[in-house]
Amino acid sequence: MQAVDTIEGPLPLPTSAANGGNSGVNTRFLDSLIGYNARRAALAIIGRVLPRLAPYGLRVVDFSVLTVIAHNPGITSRQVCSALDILPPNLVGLLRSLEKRGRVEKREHPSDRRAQGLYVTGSGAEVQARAQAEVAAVEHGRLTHLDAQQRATLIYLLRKVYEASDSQSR
Amino acid sequence: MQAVDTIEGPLPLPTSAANGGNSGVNTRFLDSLIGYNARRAALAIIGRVLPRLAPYGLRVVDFSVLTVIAHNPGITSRQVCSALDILPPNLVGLLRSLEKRGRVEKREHPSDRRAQGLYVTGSGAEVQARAQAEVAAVEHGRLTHLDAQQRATLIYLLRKVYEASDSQSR
DNA sequence: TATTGTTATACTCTATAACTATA
DNA sequence: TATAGTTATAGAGTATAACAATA
Repeated sequence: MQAVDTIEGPLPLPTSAANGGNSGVNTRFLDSLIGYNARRAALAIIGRVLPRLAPYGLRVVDFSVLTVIAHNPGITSRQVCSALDILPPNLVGLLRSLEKRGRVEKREHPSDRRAQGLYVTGSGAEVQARAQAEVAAVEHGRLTHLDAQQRATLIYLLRKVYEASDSQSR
Repeated sequence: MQAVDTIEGPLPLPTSAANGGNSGVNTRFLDSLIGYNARRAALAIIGRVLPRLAPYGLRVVDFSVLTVIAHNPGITSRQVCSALDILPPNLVGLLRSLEKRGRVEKREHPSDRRAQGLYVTGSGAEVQARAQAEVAAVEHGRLTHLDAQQRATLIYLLRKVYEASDSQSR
């Protein structure tokens, strides 16, 4: 448990806009949570990345899938799913779209006739490389206000959180 | 830009299950991203919190709304929306549900007859306090493997990321 | 003219059940 | 009997347009 002050009586209506944080609303408890802050940070970054991927016809998921395939030629659908925590039925449409636009192609798997190897095409590789550069630019740009050391620390701590949580009982 | 090794040739199929990380799939680039790691951490924690809120009939959003109201008696819908980044039409149903179950009540606003002040009821306050204790237990429990210092650092860095991103151009 | 709360609605994302062909 | 890929579908979650009442 944790004591959190409450403001008694009705709140003043927001003076206008442009207040620090959120207009004097007490969000102290939520602000103390890793989950809440991690979600907000993720959404903020995704909001930045989204418009820079759009010119390539990619959403964030599309980029993730394309990237995993580009970096793992011959990977199967199933492997993409478990690497990215996507459910198999939901990957079908993503792949179909990437395939239709000529970014990805399926070839028969050398040892398992049920499976198919996924590969990026020439244009797929090109689009992926450019998109990756855009994403890297957002991540490493000054907008995050983090230096290399802080980035490393942040990622280290985040991984610690979800690796612990993913392995343990669940 | 950033060089990322690729594995050439088809991937071996997963030996069975229970591999470290994700079965030898190269996700190096995604793993280097704050956005990607923040999202995974958030989802991991939410996955932990969810079942502990369920007994109180609350999802994560419900808890967030209930908590903000509990800590800000008399707050308006509009203020809840901007504090939690919820769109007004989507808050209506959440409030209706909390109201129907007797956790929240609306009273007329003292100075603005368009608006309504939101308050938790007795049972609402009780449920909120217990739910908050559950959430705090998950967050501070050993599962995250973080000590107080690391928690503080993590939250500081996350806030830096999204406060920078939220304020700047957007 | 702007804002609060609201309806109706559409769109995206995520999840489940069940099928086929191979293993 | 289990797994890879797929279909169909259901359910959350999130978004936009437009309205009445009040400021």
